Amino acid sequence: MTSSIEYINKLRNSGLRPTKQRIKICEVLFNKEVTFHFTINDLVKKIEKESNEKISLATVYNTVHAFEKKGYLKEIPIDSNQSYFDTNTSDHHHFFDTSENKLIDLDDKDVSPIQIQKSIPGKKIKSIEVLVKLDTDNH
Amino acid sequence: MTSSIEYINKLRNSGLRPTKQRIKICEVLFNKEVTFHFTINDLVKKIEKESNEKISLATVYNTVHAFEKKGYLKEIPIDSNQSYFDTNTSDHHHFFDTSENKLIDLDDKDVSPIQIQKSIPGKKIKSIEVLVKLDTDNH
DNA sequence: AAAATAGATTAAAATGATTCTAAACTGTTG
DNA sequence: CAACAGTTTAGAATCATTTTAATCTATTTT
Repeated sequence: MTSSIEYINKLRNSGLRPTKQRIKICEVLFNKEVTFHFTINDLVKKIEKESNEKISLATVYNTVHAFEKKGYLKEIPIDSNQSYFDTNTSDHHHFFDTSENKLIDLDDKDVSPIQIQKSIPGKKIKSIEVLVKLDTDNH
Repeated sequence: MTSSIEYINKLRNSGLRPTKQRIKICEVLFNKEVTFHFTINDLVKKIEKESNEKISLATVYNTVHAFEKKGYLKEIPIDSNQSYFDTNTSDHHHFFDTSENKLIDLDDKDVSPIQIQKSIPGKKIKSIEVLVKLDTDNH
């Protein structure tokens, strides 16, 4: 349980004005024991359910992108028609259950260390992400 | 250099009628020494340039999806607003150059073997894909 | 080889996620 | 409190992709 004072500081320290909407978004995203994955639509629904107030889609997009830029959220590469985000910004990978379109965390310790033996001149590695696609097992 | 007879057979064997458009798409996609990555838009441009004829966007989408289902193409998971496909359907991974929005192949032999120590009940692993994001290196 | 039919192609419309716009609103600073 | 810059908003615009329904074509049947 984090108080909204902390979110206000977090926002201020990031150069973002602590508006009612942003504080609410922080509460929905970060005031949880566990991290989770979401799409923009998931998030809008959650916000409106938890606050009983409407929020503009544009605000949610803006804020999510601002948080992503600040490193408070991560976008997960999925070949899907919508963007998936993760409140867990630590170094880790994912399962993607293709039958239910659901992401599942894969702790870094559950994946053997990955070494890349090839480099591209003038480029540096920014991230290494593993996506393990799952399917229903009907042996 | 593969002759169009072979594409006709390939299409027939896959239960797809060998139409003028599909044969053309095969030529553009598979009649190359090297494999490559593309978006639907890239492909339409290529087809129209090589054949000097218009092709319907819908046909290209249909055909690419049919080929993907048959395993002649792979979609690459990228958190982008458009889908990327690969004519290289072998087991391999990718660099994604975020400054130029360009994919680069990463041979399976250039990546240390990946072992997943976690399993999800009732699910089986369909694929394991590594995406290495690159950025311009200006130390 | 013509007729029938199932499958394909097409332009255009529809959809759905995301971004943009410009007006109204709000937090911050002096 | 006034002034300003940053935010929110509804709605419009955009863009990739899918759907539609009419036309066309490859294949099968006669």
